Amino acid sequence: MTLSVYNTLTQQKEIFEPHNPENIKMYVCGPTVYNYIHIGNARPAVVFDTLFRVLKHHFPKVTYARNITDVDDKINKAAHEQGVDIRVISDKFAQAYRDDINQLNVLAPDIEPRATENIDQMINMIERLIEKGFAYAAEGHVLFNVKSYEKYGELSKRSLDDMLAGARVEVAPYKQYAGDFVLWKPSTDDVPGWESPWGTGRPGWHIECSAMIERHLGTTIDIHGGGQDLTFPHHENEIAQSTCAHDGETYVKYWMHNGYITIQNKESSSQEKMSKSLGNFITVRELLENIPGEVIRFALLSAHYRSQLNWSLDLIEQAYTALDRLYTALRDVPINTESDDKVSDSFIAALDDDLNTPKAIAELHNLAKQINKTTSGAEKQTLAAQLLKSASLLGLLTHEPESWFKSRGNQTSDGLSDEAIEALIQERVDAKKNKDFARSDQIRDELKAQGIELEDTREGTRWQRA
RNA sequence: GGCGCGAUAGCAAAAUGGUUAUGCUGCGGAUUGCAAAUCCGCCGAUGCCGGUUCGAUUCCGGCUCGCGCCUCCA
Repeated sequence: MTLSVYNTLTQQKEIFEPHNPENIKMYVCGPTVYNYIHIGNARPAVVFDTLFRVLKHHFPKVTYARNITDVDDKINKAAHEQGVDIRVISDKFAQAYRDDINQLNVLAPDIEPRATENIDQMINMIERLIEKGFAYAAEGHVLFNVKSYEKYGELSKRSLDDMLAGARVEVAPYKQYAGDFVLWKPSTDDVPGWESPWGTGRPGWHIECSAMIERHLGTTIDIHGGGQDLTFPHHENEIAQSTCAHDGETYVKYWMHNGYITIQNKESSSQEKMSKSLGNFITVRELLENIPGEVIRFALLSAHYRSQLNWSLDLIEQAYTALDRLYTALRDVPINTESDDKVSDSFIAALDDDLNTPKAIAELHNLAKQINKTTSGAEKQTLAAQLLKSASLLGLLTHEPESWFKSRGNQTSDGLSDEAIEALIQERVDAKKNKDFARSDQIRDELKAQGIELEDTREGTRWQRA
């Protein structure tokens, strides 16, 4: 097994060499919980969940932490508008997040730290940074002295001069240097605050991940993941803080960033990044009203995680069709759950190559084709077991094939009952027996009009909801 | 202005210095009472201009177009 991953830090694929092979440490930036997540937010959850599965396949122990950011001015704003405590907002949307991605077959992480439960760790870390001369307090703020860390900009490939050239950095009187970023800021009475050596205040955004990784995973972790837009400033700042607080020890061995989900702009018909600030997003919750979670997951994995993925109706339909094909191959094949089924070699090789999910999916199709082709029942079973086991690494093919086709991934249906359908099918079987093809076809057409498709096989007639 | 990413057939999307991606769609065939599903076959591709090479979609340079980051953002 040779797993390699693309490291944003070195801008190339590298062979994955764990810090400690006995316990792989992975951390992914989770959501700020002030709203329902959109499909773009779901991509890192699904992508790194897939990586989590692959790592678990290869290593005896993987510790995966994915945080919940529950200290944020957007949460404060929502809480203020609704006249409730921030905890009401953050609890609600943290749970909504879990529910949504659970439907996308995303496994729970081992640790789900929350910012509010780690304030003391953050304060402690900030104090150490001040002691070591990397941060300074001013007017109730604490700022990180960017110039004190010579490698600042290493991750995002930019120099301090370049960054300030954009002149979009917030200039403030308490800053020694315009590029310095906030570790701690003061809170007024109408905003949540915690006691600190610098007065009542709240943490800046970046410190939480550094502090939570330090507490839950240790000084050096293997993989840190997130969306591409976190590379700068978030992850760049994390590196600066953690490296300085730990006297230069490596913070993260492999930085991994997923590409954006884009969506067609209705007016310009060009593709643009889906984001909350642009307001062009589709929530996972909306999608789940009509589409099985597994279809959404398949769509997200149908492109390589680092490339941009344009969300469209066509994409969803293609994902649906592809899953139908895979489930069709499994239909009527008795599954031997006791077999020591193996993941296909070419399949795992694809995933080991920087999580090449499109290629891995192509391998699933190859397995399906072999299942369809072979006339040997035993071989069918072996291949089907292989297909299932392989797909499980992608978090796919989790339904029973029959229920997949009949209940459509547990989508509620308000049409004909299963019993009514079966009765009509029986009537059609009788008509066919009497060579009454007119009646037989009429029944098929009527069912089709109600979204029920029939299929005559040697073993009898089977059906599915369209 | 600075920095980065991308451009593959009708669509989506991999890979590769010379040999089938894969799925969907289209066309033909097998199968079917007719369909559906399945199988077989076919059509069809590497943005533009140079360079390196026996040979480039693949490596290098330039160009064009698209996207993104530099500010909250997955």
